[in-house]
Amino acid sequence: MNQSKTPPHIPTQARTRIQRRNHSAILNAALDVFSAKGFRGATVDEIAQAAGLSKPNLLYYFPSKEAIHLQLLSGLLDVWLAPLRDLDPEGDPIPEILTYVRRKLQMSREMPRESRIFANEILQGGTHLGDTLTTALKPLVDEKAAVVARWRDTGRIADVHPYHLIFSIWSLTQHYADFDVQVRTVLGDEGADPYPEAERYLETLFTRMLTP
Amino acid sequence: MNQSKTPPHIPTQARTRIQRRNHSAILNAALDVFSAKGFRGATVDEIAQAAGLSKPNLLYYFPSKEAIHLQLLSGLLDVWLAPLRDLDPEGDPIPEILTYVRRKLQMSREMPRESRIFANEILQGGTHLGDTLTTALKPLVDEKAAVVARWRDTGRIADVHPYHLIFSIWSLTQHYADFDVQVRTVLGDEGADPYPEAERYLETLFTRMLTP
DNA sequence: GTCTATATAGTGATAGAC
DNA sequence: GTCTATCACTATATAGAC
Repeated sequence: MNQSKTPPHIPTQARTRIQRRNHSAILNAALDVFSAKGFRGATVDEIAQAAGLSKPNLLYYFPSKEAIHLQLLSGLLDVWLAPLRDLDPEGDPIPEILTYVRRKLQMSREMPRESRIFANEILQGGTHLGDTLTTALKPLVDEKAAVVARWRDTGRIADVHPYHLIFSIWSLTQHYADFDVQVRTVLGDEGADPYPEAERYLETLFTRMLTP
Repeated sequence: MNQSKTPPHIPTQARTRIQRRNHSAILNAALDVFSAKGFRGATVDEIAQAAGLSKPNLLYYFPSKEAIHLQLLSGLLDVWLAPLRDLDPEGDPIPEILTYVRRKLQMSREMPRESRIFANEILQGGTHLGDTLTTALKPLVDEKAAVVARWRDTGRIADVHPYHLIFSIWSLTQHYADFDVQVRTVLGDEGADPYPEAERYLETLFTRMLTP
């Protein structure tokens, strides 16, 4: 109904198994390259090679470099915001927040590429995100900040600024992915994995901050 | 003694007043552009225009785009690390650390371009910094982490991991410069300036974290 | 669907007049 | 010292054969 005339560019769902495989291979390769080099630093050729395709073949699946980047970002956003979305207003406040911290830290560890691609994007003004920040991010943060404010106003956690609390969780957890090189250099090569200590540190930090 | 044969490229000190003015105009323009677009995203042409010069004229002052970037980074490093360098082992621990936090936050506010250019650099693996991280940054952090460890071991501050304490100060303060767009979007346009609240929040956070 | 070849535009850097 | 003109190279994207 909407193909065979305009060049393919696989609308939403790829048809064949090969198409699906290539499609996701491209997105995975793009995640590698964009997160390591930024949008401008990445080349279509490099992404194509990483995906095991030729450059024109890649551009058969996506109309442009920008389109790959865009689909990548919007596809990732849901995953990225899931831990905050799961913050439960009915839960026990401090454990609930500590769980959020732990999950975010775990995501930094297991999905550093995703963290860096968002960091790159925000750092350069968020131009590729369009109004996603206002339409998807802000409402969610507003909602959860209200939850935190309620916990604070009923004395279940100490007096904190809800928004800055959330900023601090983002910043502290994503730091270990985004500035990984710096962290590892400063810690030296002996203490290979910084995450166990980081988790202990952040648990202590937020426990002391939030206990009434 | 070392000019007039090899093309100029102003060795260390520019001679005439005009040269000095152009030289620093270029560095200032480059700071604007590099911090906003990253190294690859920046173009020599854009930097030249921002400095009020033609592209070839800019390349009369610096041999290459990379040379500008390099001089910028190394020139900025000292300024950037000054607050940590000033952390006084003889001072009163908690006020001393809070002063460090406040100065870093103030730098994020007043020098967001510098913060972003370093963030961009580390985020992409720190390739342009060469071994600066190991030769300049690591020794300083080691020294100051030892100071913090001493304070902790003598019971003057609570039990904290010295290196992760320093990481947390970097991450929390620089977040307001590096992710400025996100912060402002989430907070909405009403509460224009996030810094006063941020300062209060961080003072509380570190006071609660460090009080024995 | 995938390739080779190529059009087209940008970008770092240089040559040479003034 | 500064400019115009231009080179050499890279990179996005397309045309067209298979």
